[in-house]
Amino acid sequence: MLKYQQIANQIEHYIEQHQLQQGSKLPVLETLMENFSSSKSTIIKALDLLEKKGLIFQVRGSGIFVRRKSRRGYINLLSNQGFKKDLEEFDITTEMISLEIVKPTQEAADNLQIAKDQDVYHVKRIRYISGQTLCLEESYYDKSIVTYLNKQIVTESIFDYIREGLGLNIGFSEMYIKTGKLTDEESEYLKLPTADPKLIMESIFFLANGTPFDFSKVTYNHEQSQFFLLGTGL
Amino acid sequence: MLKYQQIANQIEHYIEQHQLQQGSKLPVLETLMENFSSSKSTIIKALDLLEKKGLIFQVRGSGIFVRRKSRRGYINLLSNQGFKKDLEEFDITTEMISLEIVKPTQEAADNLQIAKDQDVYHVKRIRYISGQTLCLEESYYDKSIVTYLNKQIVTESIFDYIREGLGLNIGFSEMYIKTGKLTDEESEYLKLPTADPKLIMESIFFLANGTPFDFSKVTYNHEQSQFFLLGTGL
DNA sequence: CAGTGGTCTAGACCACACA
DNA sequence: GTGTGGTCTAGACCACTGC
Repeated sequence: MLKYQQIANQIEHYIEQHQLQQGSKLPVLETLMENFSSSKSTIIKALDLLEKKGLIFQVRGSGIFVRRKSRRGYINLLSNQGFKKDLEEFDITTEMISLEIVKPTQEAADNLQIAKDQDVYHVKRIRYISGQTLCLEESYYDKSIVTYLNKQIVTESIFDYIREGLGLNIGFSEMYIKTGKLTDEESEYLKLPTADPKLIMESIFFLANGTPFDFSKVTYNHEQSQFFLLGTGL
Repeated sequence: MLKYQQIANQIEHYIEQHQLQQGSKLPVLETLMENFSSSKSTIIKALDLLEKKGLIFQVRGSGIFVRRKSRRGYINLLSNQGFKKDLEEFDITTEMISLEIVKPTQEAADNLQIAKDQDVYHVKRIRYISGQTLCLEESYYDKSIVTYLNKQIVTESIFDYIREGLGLNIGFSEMYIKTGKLTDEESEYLKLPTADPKLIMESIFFLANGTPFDFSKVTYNHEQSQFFLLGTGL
């Protein structure tokens, strides 16, 4: 692991262990340089990581301070995968509805930038939070990249498998969010009245080399799902 | 303006002017260092900026490539203020409904971290996109920080005024997103049936020194509003 | 004006992609 | 193995905050 990541982790643990509150001042740069025996740039890189994660904020001419978000139980829109971390205090489970190899819909082919006659894995899953339905997920994986999937992988973590099992590097994503009314099928799965509000999140995930490999449409139960986002550098 | 920002801007313009497509390769680091007569770290810092903005992606051992998002007409959730940039092809206008100095609600006081007897500016506005209602906004500004507001400021850009008029440094934000059903009042303003879906976005904005100064609740018209978010470094 | 964070440089060395 | 991006260092100098 890289030095600046290690330093970032150590500072993060330090903040956690000492239960530092919003606004607490961290040691100055020079002290951190000595403590971690490293150069200024490396410390700054570690701090930038923490700032991006929303754990600290830096004020020029003044110091480095702890930042704490005020609300709990919201899902981080940028948490780079999964609700696990945000909702770890809750009980999240996944149920597979279907897993099959098909030809993509027009929409899926467009978003995956592939031809309509190429094979894709089509996966439908439901996520539960403390027994209640959290969301309904429909995903398409480019089979020429994600060459194999089975029930176990799909019930656990597909992304972990892609990274570790297939040795692929996941790079970046695009996410599109809107609201709408639940269809009959959706309201049945989510156990909510038809035409109730839903939150729709469409995501496209790309490998580090820029190739899209996953297009997902997720419908969230409006009574269970709340999202947050931390902005930096306005 | 800082050197790395200038370089970032120039590269951005270069991409725009040459209409580079998704996946186009940019010159290698060494070439960029020569072209902009600067050190490696400065170029990398400029590229990191562009990567964060979602304009390029860097692949170690391979090169620097142009990234283009696939859809238009969505609002960037991280665009650091305003829809102007995302929706510049559309006609956005703002109408002020009310502007008054009041004592905060419990909710506003909590989010602004002030006492309930401190004064706040309470602002209600409607935003239109091509004549249709886009959203309904209710904001509270800590009057001890944002000492003055008038109709003109509120109809134009409050944030520009805070930055330039008051000389304050805006730092970071927290945003919370959920869905719900429109109330009678909201549906009247948004010209949609009562109980139709709405998207609620609550934001808290902080000065660079960590003090919250603005708490806003925005209700979006579900037929007009679509958001996007670019993820990096998964 | 002292204290503190940020920018920029030059250069050594490392890690990964791809042919 | 060559090309290419990323990490890390030491140090000069700049810019902002707050007493």
